[in-house]
Amino acid sequence: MPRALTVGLHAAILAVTGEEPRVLTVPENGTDRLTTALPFGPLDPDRHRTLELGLLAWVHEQAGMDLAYVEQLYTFGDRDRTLAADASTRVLGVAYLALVRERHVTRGHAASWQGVYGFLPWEDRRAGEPEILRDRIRPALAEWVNAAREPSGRRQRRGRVDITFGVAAAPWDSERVLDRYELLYEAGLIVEAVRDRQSSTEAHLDASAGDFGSPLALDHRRILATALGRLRGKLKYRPVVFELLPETFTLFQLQRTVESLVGERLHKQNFRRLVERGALVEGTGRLEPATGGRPAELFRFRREVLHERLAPGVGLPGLPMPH
Amino acid sequence: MPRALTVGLHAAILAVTGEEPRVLTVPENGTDRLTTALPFGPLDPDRHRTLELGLLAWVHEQAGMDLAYVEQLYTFGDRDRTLAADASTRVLGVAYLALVRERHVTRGHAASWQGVYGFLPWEDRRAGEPEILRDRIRPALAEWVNAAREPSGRRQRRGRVDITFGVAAAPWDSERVLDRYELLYEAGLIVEAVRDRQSSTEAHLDASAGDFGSPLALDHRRILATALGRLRGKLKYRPVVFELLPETFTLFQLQRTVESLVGERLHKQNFRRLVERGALVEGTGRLEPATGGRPAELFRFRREVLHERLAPGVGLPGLPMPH
DNA sequence: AGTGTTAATGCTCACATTGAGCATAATAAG
DNA sequence: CTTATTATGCTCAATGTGAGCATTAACACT
Repeated sequence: MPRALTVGLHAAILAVTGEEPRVLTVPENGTDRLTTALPFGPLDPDRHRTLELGLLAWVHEQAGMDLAYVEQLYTFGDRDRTLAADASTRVLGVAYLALVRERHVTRGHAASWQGVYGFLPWEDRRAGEPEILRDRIRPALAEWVNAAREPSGRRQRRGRVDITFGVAAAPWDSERVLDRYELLYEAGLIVEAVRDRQSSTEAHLDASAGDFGSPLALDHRRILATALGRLRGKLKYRPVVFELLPETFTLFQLQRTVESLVGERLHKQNFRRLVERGALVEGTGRLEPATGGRPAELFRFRREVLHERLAPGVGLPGLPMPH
Repeated sequence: MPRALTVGLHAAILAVTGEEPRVLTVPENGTDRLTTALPFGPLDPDRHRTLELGLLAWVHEQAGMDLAYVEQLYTFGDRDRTLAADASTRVLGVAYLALVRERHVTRGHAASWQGVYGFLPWEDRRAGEPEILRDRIRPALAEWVNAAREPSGRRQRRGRVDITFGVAAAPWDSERVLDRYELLYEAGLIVEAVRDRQSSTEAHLDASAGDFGSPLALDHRRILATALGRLRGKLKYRPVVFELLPETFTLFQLQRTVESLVGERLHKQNFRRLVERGALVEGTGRLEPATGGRPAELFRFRREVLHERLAPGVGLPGLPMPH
């Protein structure tokens, strides 16, 4: 008798509170001990008319929340990686990215918001290269590079580390979130890699490894990495930040929100120049009751932009810029 | 008893022969009459360890072909759109884009290569705006705009047409292939829309409509549109063209290949400047037995690039440029 | 009131990246 | 020995981008 098939729907739901990007999580009393997970549930072929509707239903049930912006990320179904509770069923998963405005509270539900960088601490460079990266991850990666038997393998590994984690020549590409996660996973520096132990390329399975950032159930951390990378990329050519901001906001708030997602600081004047040139916002006359300095004007997103020239140059182009 | 679930794997396999992008198709004696389809087949939960492996198996079986570059596009599963042969089964689909070098012949199989622009004729602007777009599609779209009852609806529709199909203000974005297809579909100008008639927003279902480009089975034309759009985008920041070229090639061949995919002509000198600056290729000493003019040097893709600075600026940046 | 702090804003400037031409070189066909 | 055709080199103006400098407007203290 042929194996049955199930499809799970998983959501990385992001918001930005204060200056911290957060992701919605639910407690998951999985196979063994208690872990944290992204909201998810199986597609019901009878009830859910669409994949997306199925996702919305699950999120609504688990977190009492409605989603505005939803985007499909990818579908996975590696038989050996997706640990099915029951071997007679094959399970696939479809991952989504969703953005919600502010902190839509979730009363009465077990869901909770958690800082994204708690799971991917090496991705936040707003205060410069994070310590964990400099003091622990880079050395561990160097060790992994040297652990390759062949000299050619070492060169290969070194090149890969240099590209994904940035080094003198290559500048650290903020969008490469997934590449970095996968590399750490392969190098055995992520607990999940140890957990789904299956000798992923003779990974470095010593006990010391694997406490870089908190883990998530299943491969939800991979989904989160994909979501963050995709969002970082999209920020540059589509006005999606506004899905995360309140109706009115100051330009500085806008900048801080973008910075929190991109994980890098931006040049204030240039940032404004771009926003203004793109005519993405319009000032309301009102001022923000100052937050310490000269009061700033409150702006509003010009939704018309979506129907004007979504063509080129819209969004928030070339972001990076250290100091 | 709950409805069963099946997952189909679909592939848009592209190649460029001469100066024409082609897609691999198979004959499909579908529900009623004979149509053309992309290679596809159901995932076998028992045999296929990975989604991608399942896809490769089907393509191998239907076209005797192996794929080098494969990329997942998206997953769909609208209950009403995906016409299941049997109502007791819910069927999802995962679509892929694959690139193959040259014209890997397919002897002994019913598969055949067909010009991509036969299915999406409005996408080829190499010889300027195609006639079918100017003389037939634009007028039909104008009609669709005016068919909206409310003035606000008309404005909405007009804005959408202007953005996706380009007009004075907005320049025609070559990447927006899917948007254009979807708009035509909604406007009832695509036979598939009539075929899966389900009153998609009071679509314009007159008989005259719907012969713009050849149809494909299921929503394979939508998949093709997605694939082309994705590829056009990717060309700009990843060196993927080389997957489509022979081992050695002239710079002009390279340019022609890119042009055929992007659907626009490029400025020769500038194109070379970019390729050289990116150090994407290296000259072999050899010359191409001239094809009419001064003989050109044969180049080879520098595969090392992949391990050097995949970071920013790699690939073939800002392409567009009319004359 | 005076002073320091925190932001908001305006402006400049050098440099790199594009879009577009002009001119010259090297072959094959007639 | 022209002409057609393509390969290559070079130039130039218009933008776009990265980084500063300077000024202004509130608030919190002392």
